[in-house]
Formats: sequence, structure tokens, C-alpha cells
Amino acid sequence: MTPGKKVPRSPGGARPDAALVSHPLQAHATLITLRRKQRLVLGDQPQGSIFMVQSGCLTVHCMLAGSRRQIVHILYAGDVFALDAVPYGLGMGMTAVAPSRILRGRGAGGAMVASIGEQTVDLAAAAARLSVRSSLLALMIGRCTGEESLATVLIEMAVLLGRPVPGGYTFELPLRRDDLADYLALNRDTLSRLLSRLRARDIISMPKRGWLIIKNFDALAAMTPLAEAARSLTPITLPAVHAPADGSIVS
Amino acid sequence: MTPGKKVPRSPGGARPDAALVSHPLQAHATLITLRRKQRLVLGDQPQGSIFMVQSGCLTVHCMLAGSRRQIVHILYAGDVFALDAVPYGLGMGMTAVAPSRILRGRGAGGAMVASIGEQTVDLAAAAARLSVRSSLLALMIGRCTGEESLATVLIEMAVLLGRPVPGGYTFELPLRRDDLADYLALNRDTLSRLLSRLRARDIISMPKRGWLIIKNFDALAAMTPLAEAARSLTPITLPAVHAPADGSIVS
DNA sequence: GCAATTCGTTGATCCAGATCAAGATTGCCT
DNA sequence: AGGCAATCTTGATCTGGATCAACGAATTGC
Repeated sequence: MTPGKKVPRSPGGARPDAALVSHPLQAHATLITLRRKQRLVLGDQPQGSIFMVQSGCLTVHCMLAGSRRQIVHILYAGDVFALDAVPYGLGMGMTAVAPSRILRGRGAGGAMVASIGEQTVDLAAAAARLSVRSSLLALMIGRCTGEESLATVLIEMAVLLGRPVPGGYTFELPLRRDDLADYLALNRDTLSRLLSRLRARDIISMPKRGWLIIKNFDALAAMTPLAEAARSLTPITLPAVHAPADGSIVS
Repeated sequence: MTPGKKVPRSPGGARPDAALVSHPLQAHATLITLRRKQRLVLGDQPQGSIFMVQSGCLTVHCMLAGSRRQIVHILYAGDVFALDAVPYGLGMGMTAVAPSRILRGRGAGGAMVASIGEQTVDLAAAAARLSVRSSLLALMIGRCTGEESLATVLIEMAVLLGRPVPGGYTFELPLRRDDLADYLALNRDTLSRLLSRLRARDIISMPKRGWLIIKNFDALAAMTPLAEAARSLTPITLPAVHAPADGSIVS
């Protein structure tokens, strides 16, 4: 497992982890470690798989004919994603946009509470969280201008990832321009222009690649009809997943 | 409850129904009967509500500033929809596009199996079904042309509602032009043109308002990269909800 | 049966964002 | 440090679908 520059699509460092066996999701759970740009082809995954993001950030996407790509989910730490919640036959994939650790388990028919360590996770609530963001995505790409969509997703990220600073938030932008564009159903050029515009208006700044500061949150929120909905997204405070005594979780 | 022409937004003929009490969803379940165009404001509904569509067809939609409307879900008979799966603060609503009966219950924390009569319902599977369609919607409105989107949604409806006929399917089109346009993120005029084009090419016919025949399913499927995914949607064979002996379900 | 309203169609014109085409930065590797 | 590949930016031009406008057809209410 020391591939070169071109990151392969691979099952990653998957291995069963006995220390996690205790509850539905953990029974036969597998910890998968992914480097940035590493990809899981969802069609290759075991039927009924459920993925829980321990750390990092991933996208769930689909490639259509003509190199049209659409990201349908951004998965943040704490998110739970079921394989059967994705269309069949489109060759969908899950790609790490940052180094990530995910736990793969199986849904136990009907049981919708799982636990990681001593922390229980309400799978129904997790599904609802994803669903809310899906609806927001449909609203963005369906009925918003590019500018509105961008403002919305920046608010979403600020809420889910950001640290407050005077006037706004700062966070590590998990998606590159291409990915962000493919999430918002824009193209890269247009997205870049929109970001430049926000910078010119001094609403955001990007001190270095992959890092964003919202300098004027109110102005940003005023730009989109979805501000309130985005602001109301619930961040997930994942319990610091400390390795068990035997250290078996640590990748 | 005999409103006039302007169909009101109202809680509908809601009343608790003791005969349904038996399982999580049914505890305190309420049967709601809606006429076409009748609307439930989701914000008015009790926290934690779960809706199960017994019959008919509904849309879940959101109205943005500037009379931009986006339908984020079409709910068919058998679908289950959780209130907390929808963004907060956008004044979202659920509208019957056909006369409908829905059962409103509450999710029992963590319990994800419910039953109607003697039939059990896997709420996780129901959530997954909606999620699949949401992803498909994002793909349609994000990365498909109007023509591709329309073909996709017609296949979806054929699969979920249609009766086979030589060469294709026939079904009652549940959505009017406006609604279909608001689902596909097109506008009504454009949608009408697209339908006309399909008719001109003899791929579909519309013998009367609200009724559609797919005369050449293969041609339709060839028009969209999402054909296979749409064709793979799982129709829900809802058990004929026979009224219990005391007739209390019947509206 | 008639009027009002909703629903659907089609033509003419316009624009947000796509596409094409160069470059400029940034960060990584040796 | 220098080279290379990935990433990002910006300008010029094009186009699918929106918008505006007008009208015809089907329902609904009375």
C-alpha cells in the first residue's frame, strides 16, 4: 500500500476490527483509512453497508456521460451514510477530499441505534441530517443563482466546520474548486469568478490555498434565501474517538 | 370542513385513530385526508412527525423569494417521510397533487420498524428510497438537460405507477405541468415544449389531460444517462389497506 | 349552460452561466 | 533551488433554457 502520485481507486486500508464489535453497526465493522483523492467505488462495497465518517471529509458523486460529474453528498465527520441510499447502476463513488477514516458496518435490519465506543449514534437522526442537506442541495442547484448557492454552501461549511472569528468564521475549505463546482452544479470557471467577486467585496478572504475566512457573515447571509436553513444545520460533535486500550483503531 | 374553490391550507380531516395504535408509528397515529391542492405547512406539524402515504400522491416543496418554487420530493403511495428530514426555516409545505390519505405518527426514538395493519414497514428502507430519489433529482437538475431530466422522471413514474402496454407503459400523470416543472427545475413553458417534442417524435402520447402513455420506452430510455437508475427504482406494493372491521380508517 | 378560472401551448427575445483559450500561482518532488 | 504538475484565475464568446406575451382548451362552480 504505497501507491505513487496517481491515487488509485482502492478499498483502502480496510481491515476488520474486533475491538469495535458491540452494537449493530460495529458488528463486523471495518475501519477504512483513505488518503486525499482516494476513492471507493460504491458498487464494489458489500450490500447493506453503512459508512460512518470518523474524521476527514468525503464526497459521494456520480459521473455521467460527457464528463459531467455531480457530487450529491458532502460527508463530514460524524455523518453516517447508507449504501442503499444511493441510486443503482450509476457507478457512484465516494472520494476522500481530505485524509479520512471511515467505519464500515452493516445495518442490522430495523435496528437504528449504533454506538462508537461508549457513544450511541441515532442512525435515523443521521439519515435525517443527510436528507436535509440533500433538500438544500436541490434548492440550491434548482432555484438559486450561482452566487446564492455559493453563499449557502459557505454558510453550511462555516456552521459545520468553522471556528468563530470577529464578524464571521474561519475554516479549512474541504473541497477544491472542481469539487465545489461539481457540488453546486456550476463549472469551475464560474465558481472561481464568484469567489473572486466575494473577495473583491471583502466578504471573504482566502489567505492560503484551501483555507477560507468569512469576514462578513451577515453580508454573506444576506446574499441567499437559504441562509437561515443553512445556519440551522446541526454540527455533529463527534466524541473524540480515542483509541481503545489495545490501540487497535489507530491506523 | 367544506371549503370553497380556493383550497385552503389546513390540517385536513385530521383525527386520532385508535384502531391504528399498535406499533411505534401507529401510537397516536392520525389519519389525514387531503383533497387535491390541499396543503400542510410542515412548520405547523408536531415535532418528530412521520408521514406515511396510504394513497394518492403528494409533493414536498419550498417557496423561495421571487416566486421560485422547488419541489424536493414526490411522495407516492407507500412512501414514508419524516418531518425532520427537511430544512428548517424555509416554510416548506406538503401538497396533495391527487386526493390523498396520509397517516401521521411519531418516530419512536431509535425504533425503525412500524406496521400498518398486519404489514410491517421498514422505515430505514423507506428513508433510503427517498434518499435515492433525492440523489437522482440532484443529478437531473444539476447535470442533465431538460430533455434528459424529463425522460428520467417519466421513467421513474412509469416504474412506480405504470401499467405495461406494448412498447411501454401507461399511467396517470400525477403532476400538472407547473408541478413537474418545479420538480425538474425548469419552467412551465420549457417543459411544455419538451413534452410537445416527445409527442412529435411519437415517443409518448397524452390521450387526455393528466394521462400519459409511453409508446416507445426504449427510445425514452436512450435519451437519458439516468435511465438505468430510474428503471431500478423499487415500486412499493402497499398492502391493500382494507378498513378494519369497525371501519374507523375509512375517511 | 355559461362564465370564470385553471391549465396548456407556442413564438420572440434575452441572459446567467457554459465553454473555449490562455496564463498565473502554488505546492510537491528531487 | 529548480522543475513540474496540479490548481486557480480571467477574458471572450456562445447557448439552453428563462422570460414575456398571447392565446386556445379543459374544468369547475354556480
